[in-house]
Amino acid sequence: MARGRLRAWFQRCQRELPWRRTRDPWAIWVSEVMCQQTRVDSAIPYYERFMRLYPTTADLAAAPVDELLSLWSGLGYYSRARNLHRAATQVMRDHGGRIPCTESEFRALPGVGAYTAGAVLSIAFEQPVPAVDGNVRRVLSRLEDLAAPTNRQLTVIADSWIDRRAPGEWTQALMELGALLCKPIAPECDACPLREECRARRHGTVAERPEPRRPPKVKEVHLWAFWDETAAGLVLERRPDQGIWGGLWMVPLLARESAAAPFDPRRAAAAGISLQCAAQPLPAVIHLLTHRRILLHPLRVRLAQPWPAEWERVSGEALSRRGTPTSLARIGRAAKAQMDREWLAAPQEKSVG
DNA sequence: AAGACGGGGAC
DNA sequence: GTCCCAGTCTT
Repeated sequence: MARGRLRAWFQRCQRELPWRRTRDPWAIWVSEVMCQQTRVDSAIPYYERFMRLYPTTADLAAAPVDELLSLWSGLGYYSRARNLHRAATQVMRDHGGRIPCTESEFRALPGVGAYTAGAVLSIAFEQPVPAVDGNVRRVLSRLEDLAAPTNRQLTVIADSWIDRRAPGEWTQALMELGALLCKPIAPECDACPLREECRARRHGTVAERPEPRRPPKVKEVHLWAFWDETAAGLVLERRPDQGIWGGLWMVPLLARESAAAPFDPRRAAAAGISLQCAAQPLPAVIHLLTHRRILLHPLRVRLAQPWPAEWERVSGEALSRRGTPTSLARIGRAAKAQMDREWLAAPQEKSVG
């Protein structure tokens, strides 16, 4: 009964999304990975470019991971891209290019967790596997009036609710309800197809369900960022796969003890960083993450050879084909602003030669 | 169970 | 400023 009302509402009110025009498991999979912890509206332009460049699993498996990271640049959570690339190669190598349609095999691929497995299995393969994302968590918490349900509880509830005749539509309907009506703030209960069976609504606790997670403690981190730009390009370092901005190209970074700690050339040298000329400081760029407040302290420098192997001077045109974090562009703007100020202060020194 | 991992949009 | 988004992996 309630299932029928939710499905009818979904068929009437669902958004038009690029991945709703296909049942191709590859396309569904890509959309699910891109939407992890990411607003749908932010993911859409990335998805469109991705599917033009990599229309099949084989296309991604054959592509250099650097090309993928360039496409992913700005979307965040870059391990998603690296895992998807690894997963695509595994599908080609271990599954003959066919995306596995069993939960255990699909779930074993890197980057595929309980949610993504449930979503792809139900939407692309019409299998009755529950998918609990942030939307479903909120919808079910309110329906059952649960304050702090565990993922396990929610999965059991979601599993018992699955419409076995149309698992794909059911998964999407539940998520769409959370996205469009059963929102965290100002839910539109009057328009909800499940308003009659919603326990939180009956108890007047909708606004408190589920309880918000306590925010993580935000640690402050200070980093020196070495900006060495010449006519030949900008010196970049490929970041290790583990850690922030893994696999992306970034100016060389070095931990700074505090906001006021002076630059210590000997400690920098111990990390493989030595300067040809004195460093000019630029205003700090603040980069906020969920659990970090990163203060990037740029220094305009000329780095002395020899460099570590993972450094490279990259010219402007090649730079656009590298995966880079958004913070790189922000440091770049700070550097350019300072150079403009210098030019205004002493234009005669910068006369074109 | 908790922390690491991006970035941005809505308020 | 705050919250949190179609989560996953590691410890």
